Amino acid sequence: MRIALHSSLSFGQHGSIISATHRVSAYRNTEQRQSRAVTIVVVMTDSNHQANLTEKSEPQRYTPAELEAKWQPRWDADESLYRAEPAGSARPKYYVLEMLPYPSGQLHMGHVRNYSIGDALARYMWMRGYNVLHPMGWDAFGLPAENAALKNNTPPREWTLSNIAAMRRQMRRMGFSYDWSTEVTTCLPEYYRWNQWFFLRMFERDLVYRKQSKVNWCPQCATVLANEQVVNGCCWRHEDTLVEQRNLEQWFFRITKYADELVAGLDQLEGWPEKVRTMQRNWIGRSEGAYVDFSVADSAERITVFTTRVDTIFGATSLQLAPEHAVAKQFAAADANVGAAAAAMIEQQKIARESGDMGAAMNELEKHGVFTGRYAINPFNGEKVPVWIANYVLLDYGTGAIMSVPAHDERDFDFAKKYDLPIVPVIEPAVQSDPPAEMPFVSEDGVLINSGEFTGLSCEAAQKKMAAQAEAKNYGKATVVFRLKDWGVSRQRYWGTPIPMLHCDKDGLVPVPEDQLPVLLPEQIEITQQGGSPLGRVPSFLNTTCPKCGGPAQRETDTMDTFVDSSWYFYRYADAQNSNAAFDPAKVAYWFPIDQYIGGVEHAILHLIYSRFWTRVMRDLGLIKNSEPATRLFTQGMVIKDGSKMSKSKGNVVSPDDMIARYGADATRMYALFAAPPDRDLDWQEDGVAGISRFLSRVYRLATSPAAQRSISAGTVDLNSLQPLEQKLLRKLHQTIAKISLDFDGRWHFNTCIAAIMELVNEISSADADLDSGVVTPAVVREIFTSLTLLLAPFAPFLAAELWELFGGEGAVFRTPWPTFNPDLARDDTIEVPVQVNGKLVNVVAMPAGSSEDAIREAALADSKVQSRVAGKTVAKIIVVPGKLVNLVVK
RNA sequence: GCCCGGAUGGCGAAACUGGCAGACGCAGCGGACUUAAAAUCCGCAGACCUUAACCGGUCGUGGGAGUUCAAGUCUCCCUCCGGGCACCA
Repeated sequence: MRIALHSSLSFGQHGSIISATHRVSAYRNTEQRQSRAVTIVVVMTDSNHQANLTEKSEPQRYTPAELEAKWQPRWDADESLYRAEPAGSARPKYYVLEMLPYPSGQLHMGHVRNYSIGDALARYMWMRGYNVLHPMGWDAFGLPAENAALKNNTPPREWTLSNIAAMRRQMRRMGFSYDWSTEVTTCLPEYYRWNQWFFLRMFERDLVYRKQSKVNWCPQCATVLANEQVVNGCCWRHEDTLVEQRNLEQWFFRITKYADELVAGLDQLEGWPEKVRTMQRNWIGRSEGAYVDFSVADSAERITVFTTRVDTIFGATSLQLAPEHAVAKQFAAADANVGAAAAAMIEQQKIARESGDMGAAMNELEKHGVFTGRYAINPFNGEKVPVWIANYVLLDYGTGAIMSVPAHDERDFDFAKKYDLPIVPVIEPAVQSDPPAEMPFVSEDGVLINSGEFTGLSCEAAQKKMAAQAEAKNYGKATVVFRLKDWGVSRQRYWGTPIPMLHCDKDGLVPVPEDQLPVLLPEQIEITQQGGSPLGRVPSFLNTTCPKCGGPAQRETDTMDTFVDSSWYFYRYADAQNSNAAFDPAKVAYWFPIDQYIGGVEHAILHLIYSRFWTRVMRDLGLIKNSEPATRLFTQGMVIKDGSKMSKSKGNVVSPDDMIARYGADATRMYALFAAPPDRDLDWQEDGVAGISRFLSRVYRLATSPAAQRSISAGTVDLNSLQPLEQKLLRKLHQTIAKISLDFDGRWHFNTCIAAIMELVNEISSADADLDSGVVTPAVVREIFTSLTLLLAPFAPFLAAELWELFGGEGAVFRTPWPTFNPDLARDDTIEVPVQVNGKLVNVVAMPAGSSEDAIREAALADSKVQSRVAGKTVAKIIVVPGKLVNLVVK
């Protein structure tokens, strides 16, 4: 007969017929189990049930739904459980952060993976004695709320907040250890007012400005996108929607002011993946070069070119302008043929851009151009060079004009070949090769020729000297240009932070006075799909008074890009309740920088560059000391199913709720860590989750076995009188402790950590009979099970909490010190030495640990299998690698 | 085109500094328990050859070359897959 229920303790607290039957039926039942539930009730009414339980107890069934139903409310009720201690705590601080989700209403497996990694780390660090800050929040502004409003007629705020509630519930079900007292919700005025506050501070410092500019417009979103949000010519949210170019008055953050520092800072970010640093470096695109002014013959006009190879300027045989360049337009207007050709190029580029894969399409375009009929004068040698308009010159990089040096640039070479322009070599390879270097010779490892007074200089020296001369003679200067553009933050949308600016007829642009913050989003608003900012159609919002003149004024109706919200949210976690400031600098100084940030690599440029920029702005405002938000960054791999990334469109989405219902939260999160190392893509196989569930069930069964239960009151282990089997078990235990500790502190291969725990459990399992018979003393049994529980705690918190209670552990298992590794116990007393002959394995000989090289050599030679291999041949060499192997080289 | 990952059994993977390739798990097969099934437990499991069976042998980490007593791991060349950048002057 089976007497169910987890332990006598929970019995006493919850022992009623109703709760017992309820708990059993909470799980998927067979009728058989139902009938066993009735048996429980009978035992429960027995006043001596405690004694009966101990006498008759048998291993119990692992029912994750019961454990979750028991522990989740307890954890929810105990607010101190995951709360960080304030600054000044005696413990060292550790800030572990996972990227906050957009509250779509459904947690997906990517979240589960991300948060399972962070949660394991947070729990481990608590157990290692750190003061851990482990917060969570919601990136709650954004377009989907408006789309939902259109579709379901639900106000964005209501829709968002109910999604948040649903996802918070899912996170709690998963057992994630967040300190909810620091929760941040970016769509609430308590948060976004500080966006506005920062905006005003930045406006004061000229870090915000407004300009008319060509912008990316997504017709689906009916709003503007930042450059970073355009992917292959399409909107980052609507992969099939081509982005249009429009001219609009927009607000910009002057991120380029920090471009240099943002690149330089990457070198110090050793805790960030090289991949992310490279992506950011490419994105910012810093390049050193020079501006050179060419005057136009028979005109007052000047054309400034940007070049990184001013040393090749004596080889410039033409200038090339982007078709949209101001001077190009002028020349085009003066000549119908030129005008038509330029217009055709612009049209062609537009088509290429719209072909979807813009970069590739633009690359494919054959280089062509048109001669404008005009000439420019090279200031270095006074030579006249023809001015062309060319389709391969980009308007928005450098100056939109280049000098063409066919001898030393691939593209210019192609172009010159096509149009028969002269090709004048001005650099000679430093080392003459045979056959001679092909044209174009693009390397900078060379010496100048045909370059007047500069002839004979190295490229590097010439670049410096020529830039200096250009500056001295006032026709150019050394410069650094960036690919990075200022961050356009205006969005013509409703569900975002209102930009705190006014337009007054008399005073022009006027910032909203600080004491009038927050500028609240109006609640009652009709969402329509008309163009323009929705807020412009709300008179009560739009019309206000100018704080300067008291006259009528209109509010700015654009809202901020939601990447503003996520640029600094993690600072707010340090002081989330503060209603007087964005945060208390002292609190932030304590917690920052973030010790470990964890999230998807898809944010490598957008969010992570903006955050680094914002951090520097706050530093320069004197609010914080750190220049970088996070010391270490970890980017986890994607969750794949059936060969492709989980997505609604592929129809291969697995719902976490489903997994929890079938296998429990512990098995779900543990599988997310077990199936692959966290930085690699993970293949979701439901059978694998079932496997983890079976494993946890075996652990539970072993821990509730009679032998384990009898050990609960046992004393401490006497290390001086251990039996061989006890030694063996403790050895495995301590080897496991060592492995997992090492991994948490290092490479984070949680898949092998969990495999190691499985090996330990397999070993306990095969000693089952000896545990039961008493060959293994209760003290050792208890030691093994309590340590196993602690090792499981970061990965399977529900089961760990239950077992901890079962074994009479004090307090929360997550605040119990991590088991200490004892090298003496972990040491093997015999080692197996593989013996190879000519590199092929012949046999494995067992040797006492610490055997001398000589002893190992002797044993290897004495081995019969080895002897038969060696017989009749000469042993030329014997390689003994202590602790590894023996290799006999035989001829 | 350039940069960064990756390729190991039927599948997910392991092997951290060159030292027993395939730990751990999934799926599979055989057995025990059961009237039966499920669950559980025990065992087998890279491929091929050989054998009645054991024994034994050969090959094997995308392909090819190399360094080494020894290569999944290091070097060079190539193929394929994934990601990023892409006329950036």
